[in-house]
Amino acid sequence: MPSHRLDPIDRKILSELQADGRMTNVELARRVGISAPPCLRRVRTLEEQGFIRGYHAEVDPRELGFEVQVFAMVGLQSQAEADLRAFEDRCRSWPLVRECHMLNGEVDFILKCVAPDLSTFQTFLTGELLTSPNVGSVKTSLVIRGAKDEPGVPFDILEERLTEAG
Amino acid sequence: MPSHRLDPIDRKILSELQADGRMTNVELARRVGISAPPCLRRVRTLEEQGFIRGYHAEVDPRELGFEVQVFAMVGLQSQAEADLRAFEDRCRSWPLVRECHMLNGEVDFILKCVAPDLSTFQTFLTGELLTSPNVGSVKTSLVIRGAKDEPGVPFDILEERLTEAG
DNA sequence: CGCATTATTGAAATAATATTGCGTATGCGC
DNA sequence: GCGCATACGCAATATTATTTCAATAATGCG
Repeated sequence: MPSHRLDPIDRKILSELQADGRMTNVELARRVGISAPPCLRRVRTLEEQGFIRGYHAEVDPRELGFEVQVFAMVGLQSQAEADLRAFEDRCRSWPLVRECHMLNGEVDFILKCVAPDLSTFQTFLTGELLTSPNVGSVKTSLVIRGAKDEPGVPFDILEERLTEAG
Repeated sequence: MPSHRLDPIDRKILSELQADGRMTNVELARRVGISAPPCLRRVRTLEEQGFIRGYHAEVDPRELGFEVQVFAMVGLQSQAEADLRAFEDRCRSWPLVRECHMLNGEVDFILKCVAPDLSTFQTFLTGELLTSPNVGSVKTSLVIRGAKDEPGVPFDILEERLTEAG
């Protein structure tokens, strides 16, 4: 059990599972260069320690009938902590809102939304988001096309930095 | 093999695997109410037909030393198709850039970036992004805190619409 | 250093799961 | 109703996950 600092094998495991989360443990063990039992133990430990939060199938939104993706920049009227929390809670309750991040600068939040079509999004926008208490300004931008959509973090960067540092 | 339209069982499969991509096929079969063999056949078909693009472990960026997340709004000088493509290609080559979406409106692209620390991001920003050909304006916003980060699409919405329609 | 302690490993055995083969049911066009 | 197509589930087999355990490598301490 790596007490808190990960060794190269752990990082390789995370990197491989980020790229293919359904790889068999046998294959994973082969790739990271150890046998299956310790490999599985490492994966379990990484899960327990929170390095791995979960596993997800990546589905194709278009194929499933979600044609529309929108980024919404939201400014609130009050930035008091309680009001921020209230808005975040509301975002969590909206299925169309997949991501909600609090930002610095003029815009308070950025929301990534997914909807079957434009009218569904418009209904949500005018009926829910804009009429929500404390919401000041909302600027929306439709995604014309996606150019890159990589999950998680760049492990290659991590390796670079660690080899430099020793 | 559902020729192209998914039945309720397929949608349930996708929904379950989106929520837990490492569920065993036996458990998945139990949840969707069929036996293991046809369940596995459906999963394979969904993969082949592109409804499932892949599986990924969700890792914790903070725990792995990626403390900084930034959204960058990029405006280009030329929006000619070749220039757009060139910029997208460049984004794909930058590990720090995890997502790149082309938008309508005044901003041409939104980029989601992840970095170990602010200085790493600044180095990327000034040394790569800002000095990139055809890049006009870049406005960056640091993520203060994440409030919601759900993967994929809201299947509950899908079910609602389909039951309404019949 | 050298020994004791602790962690981690891998081979082997077992349990569970994935996968294949096949016979059967169900629906649909004729 | 008949035959084709599709999808199902049972049973058998192959593969994988998981546990057990002895051996090895790392760690700390006298």
